Amino acid sequence: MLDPKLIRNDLDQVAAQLQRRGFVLDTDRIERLESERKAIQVRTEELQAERNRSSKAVGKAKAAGEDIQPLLDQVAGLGEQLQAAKDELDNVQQQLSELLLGIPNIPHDSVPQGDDESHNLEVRRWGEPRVFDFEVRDHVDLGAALCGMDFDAAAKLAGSRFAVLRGPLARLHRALIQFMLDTHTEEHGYQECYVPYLVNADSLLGTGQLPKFEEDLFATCGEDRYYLIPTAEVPVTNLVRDVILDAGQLPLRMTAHTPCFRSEAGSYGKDTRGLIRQHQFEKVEMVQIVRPDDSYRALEALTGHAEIILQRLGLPYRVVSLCTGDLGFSAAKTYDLEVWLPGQQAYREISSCSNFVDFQARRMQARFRNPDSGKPELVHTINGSGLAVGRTLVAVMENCQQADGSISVPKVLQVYMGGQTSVGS
RNA sequence: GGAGAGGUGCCAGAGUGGCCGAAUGGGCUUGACUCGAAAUCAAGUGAACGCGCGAGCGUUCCGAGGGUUCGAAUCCCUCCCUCUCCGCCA
Repeated sequence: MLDPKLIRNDLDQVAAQLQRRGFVLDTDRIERLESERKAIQVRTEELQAERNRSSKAVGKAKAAGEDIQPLLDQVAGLGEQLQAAKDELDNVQQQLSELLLGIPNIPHDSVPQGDDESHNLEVRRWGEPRVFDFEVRDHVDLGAALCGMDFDAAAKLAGSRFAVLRGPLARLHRALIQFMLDTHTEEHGYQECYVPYLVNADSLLGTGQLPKFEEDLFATCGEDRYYLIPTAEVPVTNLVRDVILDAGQLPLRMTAHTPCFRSEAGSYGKDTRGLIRQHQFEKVEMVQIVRPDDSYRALEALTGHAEIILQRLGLPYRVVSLCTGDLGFSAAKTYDLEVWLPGQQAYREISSCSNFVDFQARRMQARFRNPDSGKPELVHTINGSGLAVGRTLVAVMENCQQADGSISVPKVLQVYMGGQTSVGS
C-alpha cells in the first residue's frame, strides 16, 4: 500500500509515477472520496465529542443527585445522527481502502522503462553455456530415461502440472534444498525458519497477494478458510506483521524451505511440458527485514546470495532488472535471475529478488522504533528465491547431462548425495 | 472431540456501567545524590487518525466483530486465540 498522505498531497506526482508501469490512477475518484472523507470524518468526530461531553454531564448530574431527565432530552436524537454519520464514514473509508489496496507500488527511479518483459534490462551474465558434442536432451527426456521423473503417475494422483520424482532424482532434489539452506544459514547469516504452509487472508493481504490476485491461489473449502502459500514470502514476511521491532534487531535475515502452491490460472498452454510450471513446487526463500535506508543495499546483497547458489552449482545465468511494465504488484524493484537451460536454448527465470520498500510493511504494520526519533517507523521488506528448487533441478539435469544420459553431480551436492559423482550411469 | 479457566499498556497485575487511556508494582528514560556504581528520591514513559502554519484541540483503540445504554475495559451475543485436565493422534 502506498502512503495515503503521499497520495493526498502529491496525487498527480503519484499518478505520473504509476503511469510508468502502465497503471492508470483514478485521480478524480480519489479526490472526490478524499474530500468526502474529510468532511464526514470531521462531522462524525464532532458528534462523538458532543456525545462524550453530554454523557459526562449526565454522570456528574446523577452523582450529584440532580434530575437528569432534561439532559437526556437534550441528547435525544444525537445517537441517531452519530450512527448515520458513522455509517457514512465507514462507507467512504471502505471505498478508499479498497481503492488503496488495489494500487501497485511505485517503481524505483533505477527501474528501466518498458511495457513488457522484452524491455527488461540485462545487468550481467555469469558463466558460459556449455558446448555439447552430442545432441542435448531436455530434463523431461533425461528424467524419463532415468525412470526418475513421472508425469503420468502424477496426473493419475492429482492432475496436470504435478510431478513424481523417484530414486536419485528425488534425492538430488532434496540435496539441492539442503545445499541452499546450509549455504544461506552458514555463510549468508540467515536464520532458518519452519512456517505454516496454510495461512489466513490477513497474511496474504499483508504481502499483497490479496485482495487482487485471489484467483492465483489455492484455498481450503472448510469452515475455516485457509490459503496454501504461493511462496514462503507470505508466512516468513508476515512474522513481523503488527510488530514494532527494536532497531538493534535489524536487519532480520530469514530463510525457509517450503512447498509453494499456485493455481497458474491464465497460464494455459504455457510451459506445459516438464517441471518448469507446476501447481506445487519447492522453494528456498530468503527474506530480509531492514531499515529503510538499507533496503537497496540489502536487495543487491540478497540477489548476490541467490547468485552464489547458481555459481557454486556451475550454472550459467544472467541477471535481469525487470522493467516498469513487468514489475510485480508489490515490488519497487526486482532482479530476476535467469538460468541457462540447454534443453530450451534459453535463459529461464529461477529466482526473483525484490525490494518492496514500505509497501508490504504498511499493509502489515511492520515497524521498528527509530532511535533518532523514538517513534515507530515502517521497515522495508526484501525477498528473493534462493532458489526455486524444481527449476534448479531442471537446470542441473540439463547442464550436467552426459552423452549416455547420466547426470554428473555438481561437486557441492556430492556431500548430500552420499558421495555420488553422477546419477544414472 | 469433552470439561474448565482466561485474553487489559514493554512485563506483571487491578479495575465488573460514569472525570479510566486505564490503579499499583516492575522495567525503561531523564534528573538529583555519588569519584563512579548500587541504593534512594523526583519526573517522564502506548499506538493510530483527523483538524490547525503553530501552540494545540479532538477522535478511536482494554483479543475481533456486533448489540444494550445518555454513557461500555466493565452487561449481552457471535467468533478467534491461549492455558489446564481427559480422550484421540503423526
